[in-house]
Amino acid sequence: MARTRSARSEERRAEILRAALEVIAERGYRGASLGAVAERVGLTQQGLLHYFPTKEALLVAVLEERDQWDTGGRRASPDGWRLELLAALVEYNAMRPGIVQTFSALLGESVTDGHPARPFFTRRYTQVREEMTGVLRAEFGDRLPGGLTPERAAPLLTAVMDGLQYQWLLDPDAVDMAASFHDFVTLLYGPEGPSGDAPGVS
Amino acid sequence: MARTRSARSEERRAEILRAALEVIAERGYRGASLGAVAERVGLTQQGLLHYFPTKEALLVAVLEERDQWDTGGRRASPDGWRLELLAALVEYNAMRPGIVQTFSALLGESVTDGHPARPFFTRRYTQVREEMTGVLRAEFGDRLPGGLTPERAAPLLTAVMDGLQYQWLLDPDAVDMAASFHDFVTLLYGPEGPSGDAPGVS
DNA sequence: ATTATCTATAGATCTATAGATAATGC
DNA sequence: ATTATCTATAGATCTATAGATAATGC
Repeated sequence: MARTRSARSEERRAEILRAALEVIAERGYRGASLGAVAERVGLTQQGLLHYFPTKEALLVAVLEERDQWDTGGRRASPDGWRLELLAALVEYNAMRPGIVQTFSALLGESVTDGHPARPFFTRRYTQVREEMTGVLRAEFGDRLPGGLTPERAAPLLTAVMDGLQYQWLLDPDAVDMAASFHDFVTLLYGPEGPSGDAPGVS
Repeated sequence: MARTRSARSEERRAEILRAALEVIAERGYRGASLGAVAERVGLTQQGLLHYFPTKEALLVAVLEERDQWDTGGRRASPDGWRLELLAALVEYNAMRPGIVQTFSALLGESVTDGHPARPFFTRRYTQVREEMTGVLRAEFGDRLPGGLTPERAAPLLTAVMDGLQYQWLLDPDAVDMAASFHDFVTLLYGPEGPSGDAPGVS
């Protein structure tokens, strides 16, 4: 049994993870040095390795935390997200460019061969597509106004969220991430708009 | 005046660029070493620096080539792309995972602070959004079936293309990039589908 | 002459291991 | 005892500069 870590130690680890998120946002995982992370929490690089024995272990911890954050959030609503909640999430993200940058940089790197974050993201997107399918089915039933099934619309919903993040990070003044996402929701509803007795129509 | 380079030299540079695309696909820009690129064309690292004096100069050349490729392609059609041509481009990309991986990795890295590809991508996306606006206006006029203007739909069209690429690279068997893109086009047309009065159909 | 390549090498990093020492917890 | 940190350092890389030599073009 992994003996429980002391509160002080947990705190230190949390500090390190926070610093790691920052440094990864600034330089990506490959460009992030343990020394830079350590410096930010007032440790030597070797001191940091006491908490995370390798650089990859640190990355894994960062990703696990994200996973927990995600699944934690999802549980806020009993049977998954609703489209409106997704829009709120996008708005929230628009206020946290640092986090968005961290995970956009990691996602980008993860497509390179043998990247340690690759299995994580592959798994995660499978799961995200399933969740998005659920959101869409809850909202529209088995057919969206445009005729697509929730299963087929799910990768698009996912893609829009990610793609908008890149455009926004590159040029925050040119792209209004939240408004654009809302536009996409509009598109999903079709010309009729989100009116009356919505789910399952036509 | 930049004196004209010899044909032999141009050929060598082209070889090096090809190798650089490969290595960047495999390891990203930060992870790509000049030595690895050089080795692939049978040169020493120092020999490579004869053609591109710094690593950044090599990256710039890669990006310029892409720019040319893009603008070259666009000219194939007199007044820009058509939606259908875009779909064909996505299909074509689905057959060239290497190239897609190179530029998805670069895009991901480019959002980190001070990345040398960042200005390139910022500029490029401004331009791409404008092109997409043109495509949409040519296809739908000033209002899409869902009520959006071409200007507002353009970032979404762009985002879908990029976002699908990441999902596809991470899990090619789970995501059919071309079919998904086509689904998005369906969504743009709305419940009526691409019939009657809309200019240009299939 | 100029161009293409090579060897040698300086100067920065980076990760990780080994082992000492200081602080804390039972 | 165990945990937290540190110093020292091995061992890999990496980019870029300097300068020699071989090949090519006029």
